[in-house]
Amino acid sequence: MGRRSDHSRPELREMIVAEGHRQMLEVGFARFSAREVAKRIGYSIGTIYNVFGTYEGLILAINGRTLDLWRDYLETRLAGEHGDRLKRAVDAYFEFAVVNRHAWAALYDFRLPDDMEPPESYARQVTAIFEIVVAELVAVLPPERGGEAPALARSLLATVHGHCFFTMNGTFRILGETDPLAAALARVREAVRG
Amino acid sequence: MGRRSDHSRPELREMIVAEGHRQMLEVGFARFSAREVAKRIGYSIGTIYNVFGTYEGLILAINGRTLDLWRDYLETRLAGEHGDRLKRAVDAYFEFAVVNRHAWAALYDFRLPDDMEPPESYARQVTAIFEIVVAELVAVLPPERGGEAPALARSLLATVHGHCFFTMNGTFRILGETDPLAAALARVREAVRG
DNA sequence: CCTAAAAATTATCATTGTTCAATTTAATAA
DNA sequence: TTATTAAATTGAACAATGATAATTTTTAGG
Repeated sequence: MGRRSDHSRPELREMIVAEGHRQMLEVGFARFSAREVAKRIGYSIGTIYNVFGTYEGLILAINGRTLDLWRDYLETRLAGEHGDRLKRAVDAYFEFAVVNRHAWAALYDFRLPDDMEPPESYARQVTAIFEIVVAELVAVLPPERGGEAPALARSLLATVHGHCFFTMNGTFRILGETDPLAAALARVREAVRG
Repeated sequence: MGRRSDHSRPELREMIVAEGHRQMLEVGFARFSAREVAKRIGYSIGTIYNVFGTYEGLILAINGRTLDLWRDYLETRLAGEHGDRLKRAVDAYFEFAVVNRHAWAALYDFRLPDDMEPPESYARQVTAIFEIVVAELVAVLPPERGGEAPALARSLLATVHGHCFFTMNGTFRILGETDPLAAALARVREAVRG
């Protein structure tokens, strides 16, 4: 007798997420297949469901992996930069999306059912990226405006995301935008200037 | 003998797009089914493919309908407003997304295959919304900055979209943002101020 | 009425997410 | 070692989907 959803098999879980993430990178959310993941790691489809319970659970785990890699990428690119850190941060945001097109897109292609909430672990992964931005803003804002940092970080994340999204999904090509990075950075600069 | 893709049946085409759009509003892109659309208008699945050729063609037509309605909504909400038109425009952007959750989300959930380009009709529908923003910016910018309007419109569309998207997909809830509209408007004001 | 073109259907195929009883493997106790 | 129990894994079965194209039905002109 097996179980419906068993979270206590770290090695197998890791195998599935790793292969799932690989496939997400390759084919994207629309063509992603849980069966194919199972086949590639030499397990059967049932095992995926034993471990993750639902399809949504599997996708959330894979997207969580993408978020972790994104945070790592941002941290690495910021480490040792003592000049224009905000520019470096915006660059890194875009770079990750370009290099990991499909996996990055899957973060937004996948939507939980309206009634379901993301698990706390996922919320923490999103927050980790947010905190990086907060720290950068605190470092660059005058001390008396430090309290604005969290709200500003939320807004600037959304701003940069919008520019990145329109770059990746073709909207900017339709509209003739040729330097979205510069545009995003201009908005960031204005907001920091206040 | 029927044809693979026949674009010369306006009434039937209209029926399919109308019902397809209705279903998109109700169940969203993830649960959308071409078969279900056919069933509801009393046709068989094959007819859908006779008319639209591919699944992508059908979705593009439905999303095009959503864009048309969005443009109409923006125009209606701006008509007769002589006070704070920029605020009204941002409000209307959000309102449409909230009231048409699923159809609005489908605009971004659906991605054309990497090699395929959107038809010119779709590009025109996107551009129509863009032009509304350009006109508003021209009206509010000092004459000597009028040339900035198109670039600024692209960037502010992306900015407002980012805030709207994070509102709709739950990111802002995770990050504790309680007034995304105000945040978006603040970014718009800064950019117009220059 | 007959015929040819247009319109619409239908059977068929490969895949997918999902479930769960049955089976295999591993661990534990006697 | 052997028997017993629990864990792990399987894979057949289901309903639904996008997709195709040969077949059937409808329409319209002579």
